[in-house]
Amino acid sequence: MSDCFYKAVFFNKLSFDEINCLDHIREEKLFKKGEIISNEGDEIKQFIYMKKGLVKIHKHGLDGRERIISIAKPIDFFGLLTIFSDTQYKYSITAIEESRFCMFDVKAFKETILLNANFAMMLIGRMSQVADGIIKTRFDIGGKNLRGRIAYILMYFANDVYMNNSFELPLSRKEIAELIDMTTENVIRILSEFNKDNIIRLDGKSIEITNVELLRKINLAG
Amino acid sequence: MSDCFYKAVFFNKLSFDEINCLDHIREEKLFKKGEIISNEGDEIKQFIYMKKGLVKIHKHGLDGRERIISIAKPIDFFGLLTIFSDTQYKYSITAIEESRFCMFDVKAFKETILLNANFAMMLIGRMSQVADGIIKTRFDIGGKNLRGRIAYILMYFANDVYMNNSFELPLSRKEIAELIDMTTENVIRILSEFNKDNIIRLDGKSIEITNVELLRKINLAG
DNA sequence: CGCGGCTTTGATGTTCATCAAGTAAAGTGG
DNA sequence: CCACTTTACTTGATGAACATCAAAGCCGCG
Repeated sequence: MSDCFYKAVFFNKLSFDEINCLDHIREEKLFKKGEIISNEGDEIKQFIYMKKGLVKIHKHGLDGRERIISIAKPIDFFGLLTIFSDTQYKYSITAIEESRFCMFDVKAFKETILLNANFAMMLIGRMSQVADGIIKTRFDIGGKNLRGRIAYILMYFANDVYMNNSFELPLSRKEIAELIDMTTENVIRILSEFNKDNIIRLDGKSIEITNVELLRKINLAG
Repeated sequence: MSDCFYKAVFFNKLSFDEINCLDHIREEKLFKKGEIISNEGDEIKQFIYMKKGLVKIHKHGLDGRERIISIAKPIDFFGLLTIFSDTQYKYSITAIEESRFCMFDVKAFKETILLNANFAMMLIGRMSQVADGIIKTRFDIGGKNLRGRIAYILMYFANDVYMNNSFELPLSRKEIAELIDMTTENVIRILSEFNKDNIIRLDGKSIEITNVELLRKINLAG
Protein backbone atom coordinates (compact mmCIF):
# COMPACT_ATOMS: atom_id res chain seq x y z
CA MET A 1 0.00 0.00 0.00
CA SER A 2 1.41 3.31 -1.05
CA ASP A 3 2.61 5.66 1.63
CA CYS A 4 1.12 8.50 -0.31
CA PHE A 5 -2.15 7.80 1.39
CA TYR A 6 -0.80 8.35 4.85
CA LYS A 7 1.11 11.38 3.77
CA ALA A 8 -2.02 12.95 2.49
CA VAL A 9 -4.01 12.15 5.54
CA PHE A 10 -1.35 12.83 8.02
CA PHE A 11 0.02 16.10 6.76
CA ASN A 12 -3.25 17.58 5.66
CA LYS A 13 -4.98 16.19 8.70
CA LEU A 14 -8.45 16.98 7.48
CA SER A 15 -8.25 16.16 3.83
CA PHE A 16 -7.81 13.07 1.75
CA ASP A 17 -7.28 15.12 -1.37
CA GLU A 18 -4.26 13.20 -2.55
CA ILE A 19 -5.97 9.92 -2.11
CA ASN A 20 -5.78 9.32 -5.82
CA CYS A 21 -2.26 8.07 -5.33
CA LEU A 22 -3.69 4.89 -3.98
CA ASP A 23 -4.43 2.71 -6.92
CA HIS A 24 -4.60 -1.00 -6.27
CA ILE A 25 -6.82 -1.09 -3.18
CA ARG A 26 -9.07 1.77 -3.85
CA GLU A 27 -12.12 1.80 -6.06
CA GLU A 28 -13.79 5.00 -7.09
CA LYS A 29 -17.53 5.26 -7.50
CA LEU A 30 -19.98 7.90 -8.53
CA PHE A 31 -23.53 8.03 -7.19
CA LYS A 32 -26.30 10.12 -8.68
CA LYS A 33 -28.84 11.98 -6.63
CA GLY A 34 -31.17 9.45 -5.06
CA GLU A 35 -28.86 6.47 -5.44
CA ILE A 36 -28.22 4.32 -2.42
CA ILE A 37 -24.66 3.93 -1.19
CA SER A 38 -25.44 1.46 1.54
CA ASN A 39 -28.41 -0.07 3.25
CA GLU A 40 -29.18 -0.49 6.91
CA GLY A 41 -28.27 -4.07 7.73
CA ASP A 42 -25.81 -4.62 4.87
CA GLU A 43 -22.48 -6.15 5.68
CA ILE A 44 -19.66 -3.63 5.84
CA LYS A 45 -16.96 -4.62 3.40
CA GLN A 46 -15.39 -1.29 2.64
CA PHE A 47 -14.27 1.85 4.28
CA ILE A 48 -15.94 4.64 2.39
CA TYR A 49 -14.38 8.03 1.94
CA MET A 50 -16.51 10.79 0.47
CA LYS A 51 -14.63 13.05 -1.89
CA LYS A 52 -17.49 15.20 -3.05
CA GLY A 53 -21.23 15.51 -2.70
CA LEU A 54 -23.94 15.38 -0.09
CA VAL A 55 -25.66 12.39 1.48
CA LYS A 56 -28.37 11.67 3.99
CA ILE A 57 -27.86 9.13 6.76
CA HIS A 58 -31.18 7.59 7.59
CA LYS A 59 -32.96 4.77 9.27
CA HIS A 60 -36.38 3.29 9.84
CA GLY A 61 -37.98 4.31 13.10
CA LEU A 62 -39.74 1.78 15.32
CA ASP A 63 -43.06 2.87 13.85
CA GLY A 64 -41.79 2.13 10.35
CA ARG A 65 -41.55 5.74 9.31
CA GLU A 66 -38.31 6.73 7.70
CA ARG A 67 -36.23 9.29 9.60
CA ILE A 68 -33.06 11.16 8.74
CA ILE A 69 -30.33 11.23 11.32
CA SER A 70 -27.95 13.58 9.65
CA ILE A 71 -26.84 15.24 6.44
CA ALA A 72 -23.17 14.77 5.65
CA LYS A 73 -20.74 16.47 3.34
CA PRO A 74 -17.26 15.09 2.68
CA ILE A 75 -15.63 16.43 5.78
CA ASP A 76 -18.42 15.16 8.01
CA PHE A 77 -18.31 11.66 6.78
CA PHE A 78 -15.79 10.18 9.14
CA GLY A 79 -18.57 9.63 11.55
CA LEU A 80 -19.64 6.49 9.88
CA LEU A 81 -16.91 4.54 11.54
CA THR A 82 -19.35 1.92 12.56
CA ILE A 83 -16.81 -0.23 10.77
CA PHE A 84 -14.80 -0.28 13.96
CA SER A 85 -17.55 -1.45 16.23
CA ASP A 86 -19.86 -3.47 14.05
CA THR A 87 -19.92 -5.61 10.94
CA GLN A 88 -23.22 -4.28 9.62
CA TYR A 89 -24.36 -0.84 8.70
CA LYS A 90 -26.63 0.61 11.35
CA TYR A 91 -27.83 3.28 8.95
CA SER A 92 -28.64 3.67 5.30
CA ILE A 93 -26.78 6.18 3.20
CA THR A 94 -28.32 7.81 0.16
CA ALA A 95 -26.89 10.48 -2.11
CA ILE A 96 -28.96 13.67 -2.13
CA GLU A 97 -26.60 15.27 -4.62
CA GLU A 98 -24.24 13.67 -7.07
CA SER A 99 -21.46 12.27 -4.89
CA ARG A 100 -18.10 10.69 -5.47
CA PHE A 101 -16.53 8.13 -3.15
CA CYS A 102 -13.42 6.07 -2.70
CA MET A 103 -13.97 2.65 -1.30
CA PHE A 104 -11.21 0.77 0.48
CA ASP A 105 -11.15 -2.77 1.66
CA VAL A 106 -11.90 -2.70 5.38
CA LYS A 107 -9.20 -5.15 6.36
CA ALA A 108 -6.50 -3.24 4.56
CA PHE A 109 -7.75 -0.05 6.12
CA LYS A 110 -7.60 -1.46 9.61
CA GLU A 111 -4.12 -2.74 8.98
CA THR A 112 -3.15 0.74 7.96
CA ILE A 113 -4.21 2.00 11.32
CA LEU A 114 -2.27 -0.63 13.18
CA LEU A 115 0.83 0.44 11.32
CA ASN A 116 0.38 4.12 11.96
CA ALA A 117 -0.64 5.48 15.31
CA ASN A 118 -0.53 9.06 14.07
CA PHE A 119 -3.11 8.19 11.53
CA ALA A 120 -5.20 6.51 14.23
CA MET A 121 -4.90 9.60 16.37
CA MET A 122 -6.18 11.73 13.55
CA LEU A 123 -9.09 9.38 13.04
CA ILE A 124 -10.00 9.50 16.70
CA GLY A 125 -10.04 13.27 16.64
CA ARG A 126 -12.20 13.45 13.54
CA MET A 127 -14.62 10.85 14.83
CA SER A 128 -14.98 12.63 18.06
CA GLN A 129 -15.71 15.89 16.26
CA VAL A 130 -18.26 14.37 13.93
CA ALA A 131 -20.07 12.41 16.62
CA ASP A 132 -20.20 15.50 18.83
CA GLY A 133 -21.57 17.47 15.92
CA ILE A 134 -24.43 15.06 15.36
CA ILE A 135 -25.21 14.86 19.06
CA LYS A 136 -25.22 18.64 19.36
CA THR A 137 -27.48 19.05 16.36
CA ARG A 138 -30.02 16.56 17.72
CA PHE A 139 -29.76 18.27 21.09
CA ASP A 140 -30.43 21.69 19.58
CA ILE A 141 -33.30 20.55 17.39
CA GLY A 142 -34.94 18.72 20.29
CA GLY A 143 -35.19 22.00 22.19
CA LYS A 144 -36.91 23.99 19.47
CA ASN A 145 -40.45 24.57 18.34
CA LEU A 146 -41.35 24.03 14.70
CA ARG A 147 -40.57 27.54 13.47
CA GLY A 148 -37.23 27.37 15.24
CA ARG A 149 -36.43 24.06 13.59
CA ILE A 150 -37.17 25.34 10.12
CA ALA A 151 -35.06 28.41 10.80
CA TYR A 152 -32.27 26.18 12.04
CA ILE A 153 -32.26 23.94 9.02
CA LEU A 154 -32.38 26.84 6.57
CA MET A 155 -29.41 28.42 8.31
CA TYR A 156 -27.64 25.10 8.27
CA PHE A 157 -27.90 24.81 4.49
CA ALA A 158 -26.98 28.45 3.96
CA ASN A 159 -24.03 28.58 6.33
CA ASP A 160 -22.63 25.09 6.55
CA VAL A 161 -23.39 23.50 3.21
CA TYR A 162 -23.70 26.10 0.46
CA MET A 163 -22.01 29.09 2.07
CA ASN A 164 -24.59 31.24 0.41
CA ASN A 165 -27.97 32.71 1.29
CA SER A 166 -29.36 31.46 -2.01
CA PHE A 167 -29.46 27.76 -2.65
CA GLU A 168 -31.43 24.86 -4.04
CA LEU A 169 -32.91 22.69 -1.32
CA PRO A 170 -31.44 19.22 -1.76
CA LEU A 171 -34.29 17.67 0.22
CA SER A 172 -37.99 17.32 -0.44
CA ARG A 173 -40.45 18.77 2.06
CA LYS A 174 -41.05 15.26 3.24
CA GLU A 175 -37.35 14.67 3.83
CA ILE A 176 -37.01 17.91 5.77
CA ALA A 177 -39.81 16.67 7.97
CA GLU A 178 -37.96 13.39 8.49
CA LEU A 179 -34.81 15.29 9.41
CA ILE A 180 -36.24 17.65 11.99
CA ASP A 181 -38.99 15.49 13.44
CA MET A 182 -42.16 17.12 12.21
CA THR A 183 -44.87 16.51 9.61
CA THR A 184 -44.61 17.34 5.91
CA GLU A 185 -47.68 19.57 6.17
CA ASN A 186 -46.10 21.72 8.84
CA VAL A 187 -42.83 22.03 6.94
CA ILE A 188 -44.83 23.39 4.02
CA ARG A 189 -46.96 25.66 6.18
CA ILE A 190 -44.01 27.24 7.94
CA LEU A 191 -41.96 27.67 4.78
CA SER A 192 -44.97 29.42 3.19
CA GLU A 193 -45.35 31.57 6.26
CA PHE A 194 -41.68 32.60 6.16
CA ASN A 195 -42.14 33.37 2.49
CA LYS A 196 -45.18 35.56 3.12
CA ASP A 197 -43.34 37.37 5.92
CA ASN A 198 -40.44 38.10 3.56
CA ILE A 199 -37.95 36.18 5.63
CA ILE A 200 -37.19 33.96 2.66
CA ARG A 201 -37.98 34.01 -1.04
CA LEU A 202 -39.35 30.65 -1.99
CA ASP A 203 -39.80 29.13 -5.43
CA GLY A 204 -40.14 25.38 -5.38
CA LYS A 205 -36.78 24.18 -4.15
CA SER A 206 -35.05 27.52 -4.70
CA ILE A 207 -34.60 29.40 -1.50
CA GLU A 208 -33.13 32.78 -0.78
CA ILE A 209 -32.81 34.01 2.74
CA THR A 210 -33.72 37.68 2.60
CA ASN A 211 -33.92 38.52 6.29
CA VAL A 212 -30.98 36.79 7.91
CA GLU A 213 -31.31 38.65 11.18
CA LEU A 214 -34.92 37.74 11.74
CA LEU A 215 -34.28 34.12 10.83
CA ARG A 216 -31.51 34.00 13.39
CA LYS A 217 -33.86 35.39 16.01
CA ILE A 218 -36.51 32.80 15.23
CA ASN A 219 -33.88 30.10 15.46
CA LEU A 220 -32.72 31.27 18.86
CA ALA A 221 -36.17 32.05 20.22
CA GLY A 222 -37.68 28.65 19.39
CA MET B 1 0.18 -2.86 38.92
CA SER B 2 -2.93 -0.96 39.87
CA ASP B 3 -6.34 -2.50 39.63
CA CYS B 4 -7.34 0.39 37.48
CA PHE B 5 -8.73 0.24 34.05
CA TYR B 6 -6.10 -1.30 31.85
CA LYS B 7 -6.14 -4.59 33.65
CA ALA B 8 -9.76 -5.12 32.92
CA VAL B 9 -10.11 -3.42 29.62
CA PHE B 10 -6.85 -2.71 27.92
CA PHE B 11 -4.64 -5.40 29.29
CA ASN B 12 -3.60 -7.03 26.09
CA LYS B 13 -3.00 -3.87 24.19
CA LEU B 14 -0.45 -2.08 26.30
CA SER B 15 3.14 -2.94 26.98
CA PHE B 16 4.39 -3.03 30.55
CA ASP B 17 6.42 0.12 30.12
CA GLU B 18 3.41 2.04 28.98
CA ILE B 19 1.26 0.72 31.73
CA ASN B 20 3.73 1.65 34.41
CA CYS B 21 4.13 5.02 32.88
CA LEU B 22 0.42 5.65 33.02
CA ASP B 23 0.19 4.22 36.47
CA HIS B 24 2.54 6.84 37.84
CA ILE B 25 0.52 9.70 36.57
CA ARG B 26 -2.84 8.44 37.58
CA GLU B 27 -4.89 9.89 40.36
CA GLU B 28 -7.94 8.27 41.85
CA LYS B 29 -10.95 10.30 42.98
CA LEU B 30 -14.29 9.65 44.59
CA PHE B 31 -17.37 11.78 43.92
CA LYS B 32 -20.52 11.73 45.98
CA LYS B 33 -24.00 11.92 44.52
CA GLY B 34 -24.53 15.44 43.24
CA GLU B 35 -20.86 16.36 43.03
CA ILE B 36 -19.60 17.87 39.83
CA ILE B 37 -16.81 16.10 37.98
CA SER B 38 -16.38 18.71 35.29
CA ASN B 39 -18.05 21.83 34.05
CA GLU B 40 -19.05 22.84 30.54
CA GLY B 41 -16.30 25.20 29.39
CA ASP B 42 -13.57 23.99 31.75
CA GLU B 43 -10.20 23.24 30.28
CA ILE B 44 -9.56 19.54 29.78
CA LYS B 45 -6.45 18.55 31.64
CA GLN B 46 -7.13 14.92 32.30
CA PHE B 47 -8.41 11.84 30.66
CA ILE B 48 -11.09 10.49 32.96
CA TYR B 49 -11.87 6.84 33.30
CA MET B 50 -14.92 5.84 35.31
CA LYS B 51 -14.44 2.75 37.45
CA LYS B 52 -17.77 2.69 39.21
CA GLY B 53 -20.91 4.74 39.53
CA LEU B 54 -23.38 6.66 37.41
CA VAL B 55 -23.17 10.16 35.99
CA LYS B 56 -25.27 12.53 33.95
CA ILE B 57 -23.80 14.38 31.00
CA HIS B 58 -25.59 17.68 30.67
CA LYS B 59 -25.55 21.11 29.15
CA HIS B 60 -27.41 24.38 29.10
CA GLY B 61 -29.80 24.72 26.20
CA LEU B 62 -30.00 27.93 24.18
CA ASP B 63 -32.99 28.99 26.24
CA GLY B 64 -30.99 28.59 29.42
CA ARG B 65 -32.82 25.52 30.61
CA GLU B 66 -30.62 22.67 31.70
CA ARG B 67 -30.86 19.51 29.63
CA ILE B 68 -29.39 16.06 30.06
CA ILE B 69 -27.75 14.50 27.04
CA SER B 70 -27.04 11.10 28.43
CA ILE B 71 -26.65 8.92 31.47
CA ALA B 72 -23.38 7.03 31.60
CA LYS B 73 -22.15 4.07 33.54
CA PRO B 74 -18.50 3.00 33.53
CA ILE B 75 -18.54 1.17 30.28
CA ASP B 76 -20.32 4.01 28.49
CA PHE B 77 -17.92 6.65 29.51
CA PHE B 78 -15.41 6.44 26.72
CA GLY B 79 -17.64 8.66 24.72
CA LEU B 80 -16.34 11.72 26.37
CA LEU B 81 -13.33 11.72 24.14
CA THR B 82 -13.81 15.33 23.40
CA ILE B 83 -10.24 15.42 24.63
CA PHE B 84 -9.17 14.45 21.14
CA SER B 85 -11.00 17.16 19.32
CA ASP B 86 -11.20 20.04 21.75
CA THR B 87 -9.42 21.58 24.70
CA GLN B 88 -12.56 22.45 26.64
CA TYR B 89 -15.38 20.33 27.94
CA LYS B 90 -18.48 20.71 25.81
CA TYR B 91 -20.62 19.16 28.53
CA SER B 92 -20.86 19.13 32.28
CA ILE B 93 -20.56 15.87 34.15
CA THR B 94 -22.24 15.32 37.51
CA ALA B 95 -22.36 12.19 39.64
CA ILE B 96 -25.91 10.92 40.20
CA GLU B 97 -24.60 8.07 42.33
CA GLU B 98 -21.37 7.77 44.23
CA SER B 99 -18.74 7.32 41.54
CA ARG B 100 -15.06 6.51 41.41
CA PHE B 101 -12.69 7.71 38.71
CA CYS B 102 -9.12 7.48 37.58
CA MET B 103 -7.71 10.65 36.13
CA PHE B 104 -4.73 10.63 33.78
CA ASP B 105 -2.75 13.52 32.42
CA VAL B 106 -4.02 14.14 28.91
CA LYS B 107 -0.61 14.58 27.31
CA ALA B 108 0.75 11.35 28.70
CA PHE B 109 -2.41 9.61 27.62
CA LYS B 110 -2.08 10.86 24.07
CA GLU B 111 1.55 9.85 23.95
CA THR B 112 0.56 6.38 24.99
CA ILE B 113 -1.75 6.19 22.02
CA LEU B 114 0.96 7.29 19.66
CA LEU B 115 3.13 4.48 20.92
CA ASN B 116 0.50 1.83 20.65
CA ALA B 117 -1.72 1.44 17.64
CA ASN B 118 -3.59 -1.52 19.11
CA PHE B 119 -4.62 0.64 21.97
CA ALA B 120 -5.73 3.32 19.55
CA MET B 121 -7.73 0.79 17.60
CA MET B 122 -9.51 -0.29 20.74
CA LEU B 123 -10.30 3.30 21.60
CA ILE B 124 -11.73 3.94 18.16
CA GLY B 125 -13.99 0.94 18.48
CA ARG B 126 -15.25 1.92 21.91
CA MET B 127 -15.82 5.54 20.89
CA SER B 128 -17.72 4.51 17.87
CA GLN B 129 -19.95 2.26 19.96
CA VAL B 130 -20.64 4.86 22.59
CA ALA B 131 -21.34 7.65 20.15
CA ASP B 132 -23.67 5.42 18.18
CA GLY B 133 -25.45 4.51 21.39
CA ILE B 134 -26.12 8.12 22.29
CA ILE B 135 -27.24 8.97 18.78
CA LYS B 136 -29.57 6.00 18.68
CA THR B 137 -31.09 6.89 22.05
CA ARG B 138 -31.79 10.46 21.01
CA PHE B 139 -33.17 9.15 17.74
CA ASP B 140 -35.52 6.77 19.53
CA ILE B 141 -36.71 9.28 22.09
CA GLY B 142 -37.36 11.88 19.41
CA GLY B 143 -39.88 9.57 17.76
CA LYS B 144 -41.96 8.88 20.83
CA ASN B 145 -44.89 10.49 22.58
CA LEU B 146 -44.65 11.24 26.30
CA ARG B 147 -45.95 7.91 27.56
CA GLY B 148 -43.56 6.12 25.24
CA ARG B 149 -40.66 8.18 26.56
CA ILE B 150 -41.41 7.38 30.17
CA ALA B 151 -41.75 3.71 29.29
CA TYR B 152 -38.43 3.88 27.49
CA ILE B 153 -36.55 5.45 30.34
CA LEU B 154 -38.01 3.06 32.92
CA MET B 155 -36.95 0.13 30.79
CA TYR B 156 -33.54 1.70 30.36
CA PHE B 157 -32.93 1.86 34.09
CA ALA B 158 -34.33 -1.62 34.68
CA ASN B 159 -32.52 -3.38 31.83
CA ASP B 160 -29.35 -1.43 31.19
CA VAL B 161 -28.42 0.09 34.53
CA TYR B 162 -29.78 -1.95 37.43
CA MET B 163 -30.53 -5.25 35.70
CA ASN B 164 -33.59 -5.51 37.89
CA ASN B 165 -37.25 -4.58 37.68
CA SER B 166 -37.03 -2.93 41.09
CA PHE B 167 -34.75 0.02 41.55
CA GLU B 168 -34.30 3.44 43.11
CA LEU B 169 -34.61 6.22 40.56
CA PRO B 170 -31.29 8.06 40.55
CA LEU B 171 -32.88 11.14 39.01
CA SER B 172 -35.44 13.60 40.24
CA ARG B 173 -38.65 14.09 38.26
CA LYS B 174 -37.18 17.32 37.00
CA GLU B 175 -34.04 15.58 35.78
CA ILE B 176 -36.06 12.91 34.00
CA ALA B 177 -37.87 15.74 32.25
CA GLU B 178 -34.52 17.23 31.25
CA LEU B 179 -33.37 13.88 29.91
CA ILE B 180 -36.35 13.03 27.73
CA ASP B 181 -37.43 16.50 26.66
CA MET B 182 -40.67 17.07 28.50
CA THR B 183 -41.97 19.03 31.47
CA THR B 184 -41.66 18.00 35.11
CA GLU B 185 -45.44 18.09 35.48
CA ASN B 186 -45.95 15.58 32.72
CA VAL B 187 -43.29 13.24 34.08
CA ILE B 188 -45.19 13.19 37.35
CA ARG B 189 -48.57 12.82 35.71
CA ILE B 190 -47.52 9.87 33.56
CA LEU B 191 -45.67 8.11 36.36
CA SER B 192 -48.79 8.44 38.52
CA GLU B 193 -50.90 7.16 35.69
CA PHE B 194 -48.65 4.11 35.22
CA ASN B 195 -48.87 3.54 38.96
CA LYS B 196 -52.65 3.69 38.95
CA ASP B 197 -52.80 1.33 35.98
CA ASN B 198 -50.60 -1.17 37.86
CA ILE B 199 -47.84 -1.02 35.29
CA ILE B 200 -45.42 0.12 37.96
CA ARG B 201 -45.44 0.31 41.74
CA LEU B 202 -44.32 3.77 42.73
CA ASP B 203 -43.18 5.03 46.11
CA GLY B 204 -41.18 8.21 45.92
CA LYS B 205 -38.04 7.19 44.07
CA SER B 206 -38.62 3.48 44.51
CA ILE B 207 -39.94 1.89 41.37
CA GLU B 208 -40.94 -1.62 40.60
CA ILE B 209 -42.05 -2.58 37.13
CA THR B 210 -44.96 -4.95 37.62
CA ASN B 211 -46.22 -5.27 34.07
CA VAL B 212 -43.18 -5.58 31.88
CA GLU B 213 -45.08 -6.67 28.83
CA LEU B 214 -47.45 -3.72 28.84
CA LEU B 215 -44.61 -1.29 29.44
CA ARG B 216 -42.80 -2.71 26.43
CA LYS B 217 -45.92 -2.24 24.34
CA ILE B 218 -46.27 1.38 25.42
CA ASN B 219 -42.64 1.94 24.60
CA LEU B 220 -43.00 0.52 21.11
CA ALA B 221 -46.38 2.09 20.40
CA GLY B 222 -45.30 5.64 21.25
C1' DC C 1 -52.08 9.01 -20.57
C1' DG C 2 -52.63 7.53 -16.04
C1' DC C 3 -50.51 6.22 -11.84
C1' DG C 4 -48.03 7.32 -7.77
C1' DG C 5 -45.53 10.38 -5.12
C1' DC C 6 -44.87 15.21 -3.83
C1' DT C 7 -47.03 19.59 -2.64
C1' DT C 8 -50.47 22.60 -0.82
C1' DT C 9 -54.49 24.41 2.02
C1' DG C 10 -58.14 24.03 5.27
C1' DA C 11 -60.74 21.94 9.09
C1' DT C 12 -60.58 19.25 13.25
C1' DG C 13 -59.01 17.10 17.39
C1' DT C 14 -55.28 15.54 20.50
C1' DT C 15 -51.32 16.12 22.87
C1' DC C 16 -48.73 18.67 25.48
C1' DA C 17 -46.80 23.07 27.79
C1' DT C 18 -48.00 26.58 30.71
C1' DC C 19 -50.03 28.66 34.68
C1' DA C 20 -51.64 28.42 39.29
C1' DA C 21 -51.73 26.82 43.89
C1' DG C 22 -50.78 23.86 47.39
C1' DT C 23 -48.23 20.10 50.02
C1' DA C 24 -44.17 17.75 51.29
C1' DA C 25 -39.27 17.35 51.86
C1' DA C 26 -34.74 18.98 52.31
C1' DG C 27 -31.28 22.27 53.23
C1' DT C 28 -29.60 26.56 55.98
C1' DG C 29 -28.50 29.69 59.44
C1' DG C 30 -29.30 31.48 64.11
C1' DC D 1 -32.80 22.02 67.20
C1' DC D 2 -36.17 24.96 65.40
C1' DA D 3 -37.73 28.56 62.26
C1' DC D 4 -36.95 29.76 57.64
C1' DT D 5 -36.06 29.31 52.88
C1' DT D 6 -35.69 26.92 49.11
C1' DT D 7 -36.36 23.02 46.16
C1' DA D 8 -39.00 18.98 44.87
C1' DC D 9 -43.39 17.04 44.14
C1' DT D 10 -48.35 16.95 42.95
C1' DT D 11 -53.06 18.07 40.88
C1' DG D 12 -56.22 20.64 38.15
C1' DA D 13 -57.63 24.02 34.65
C1' DT D 14 -56.62 26.36 30.32
C1' DG D 15 -54.94 27.36 25.90
C1' DA D 16 -51.40 26.86 22.35
C1' DA D 17 -48.88 24.06 19.44
C1' DC D 18 -48.96 20.47 16.68
C1' DA D 19 -50.56 16.00 14.27
C1' DT D 20 -54.00 14.03 11.72
C1' DC D 21 -57.43 13.79 8.25
C1' DA D 22 -59.36 15.16 3.93
C1' DA D 23 -59.32 16.90 -0.74
C1' DA D 24 -57.36 18.71 -4.65
C1' DG D 25 -53.63 20.26 -7.95
C1' DC D 26 -49.15 19.27 -9.69
C1' DC D 27 -45.33 16.99 -11.74
C1' DG D 28 -42.44 13.29 -13.47
C1' DC D 29 -42.17 8.88 -15.34
C1' DG D 30 -43.09 4.40 -17.32
